[in-house]
Amino acid sequence: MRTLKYALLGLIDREPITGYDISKEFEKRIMANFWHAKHSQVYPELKRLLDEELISFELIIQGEKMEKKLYTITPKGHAEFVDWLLQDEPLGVTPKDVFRLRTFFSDFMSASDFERHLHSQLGKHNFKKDYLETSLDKSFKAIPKYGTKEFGDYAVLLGAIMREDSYIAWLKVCLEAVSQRE
Amino acid sequence: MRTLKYALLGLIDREPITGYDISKEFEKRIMANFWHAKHSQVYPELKRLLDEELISFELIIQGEKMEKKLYTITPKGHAEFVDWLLQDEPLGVTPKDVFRLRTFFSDFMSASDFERHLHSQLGKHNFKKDYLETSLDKSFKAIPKYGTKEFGDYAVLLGAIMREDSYIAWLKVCLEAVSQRE
DNA sequence: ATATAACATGTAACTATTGACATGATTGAC
DNA sequence: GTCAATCATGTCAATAGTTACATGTTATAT
Repeated sequence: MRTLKYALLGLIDREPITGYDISKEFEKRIMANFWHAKHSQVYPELKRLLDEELISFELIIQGEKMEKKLYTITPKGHAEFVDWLLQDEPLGVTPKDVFRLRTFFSDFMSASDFERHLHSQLGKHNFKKDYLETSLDKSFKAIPKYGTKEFGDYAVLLGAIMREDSYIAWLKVCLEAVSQRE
Repeated sequence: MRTLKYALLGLIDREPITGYDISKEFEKRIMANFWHAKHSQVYPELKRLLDEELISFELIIQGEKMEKKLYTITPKGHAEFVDWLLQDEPLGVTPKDVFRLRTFFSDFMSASDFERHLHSQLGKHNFKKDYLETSLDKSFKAIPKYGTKEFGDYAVLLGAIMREDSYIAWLKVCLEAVSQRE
């Protein structure tokens, strides 16, 4: 499937970038809302893409002697990326969710333990949602035009907020249902 | 982390079950809404749990000679499971989503290609949502009481429907935004 | 009767991902 | 000046997960 390959190709196609910045993108920046990979997976994959001649790099010297590699996509890499991008894939597997797993087994805990779990989750998802909303408000005064990088950023950020909203709504319904017990 | 371990322990704790039925649960039954594992992962993990004395099995003969193993949890297994269940874990990593990845890179495709992608996704998620709603209506006339297996089934099924609703809403917002281009 | 789908259990090779180890440079604060 | 945080790049061992291989049984429909 090699999805990481295409995630890297796409990022590099957006603009030349270092392995370090790619890792940051997965860790805390906008891509973290739908993909992730540790640097220990990113660096070997970059090496592989280099072998396949889908990317190339330029050595940059930062300060006195610190080296960094600025990766750029090759025409071959761009072609493969766009080819992948246009493919229509079947619905992927439903994402794994440990909290839903615990909820499924909630009959093995007391109602008050489950309520504690629900409140804890609610706090975490509310925090995340607030963070995402702040990011959106800070970055976008209006809906960006289709065809720009900003449109992609906006669309996935909005999607992440809606996902949090939905999760929060579900947690509240669960709390309501637990409190309604006889 | 060994989450599969606890997913198996919980299922077996609900009621004695075979490896085959566990796999079905992950493939198409209610657990498929928040966890999955192929049978090639389930059987070795069952063997491991057996080694750890967290589960035991009884050989059942089906028909003439077909053998199946009905797994039961041990007191040690139950204790470990409940211990895990009560733990409060930090928010897990954001789930990976290939379609959001494509959306992030939508500036590399024409508006009509992206619209085609959106309509395709919309169809798939609508289909899944309808299937889930039918399951919910068929299985539950009222909200099950907290403390029953049925409550767990109901809660995660409802969560899956809300997740689809939210995804569908996001896709529609994206379609709207693309159509608003100058 | 017989074909097909579903039942039932496993292993092996490979790919994906994580966590720990490993090293060194640069920037900014005090 | 020196400490801490961050920049920057890698490897290695272990775990998690997928795909393909492998085998045999039983129920159901025609």
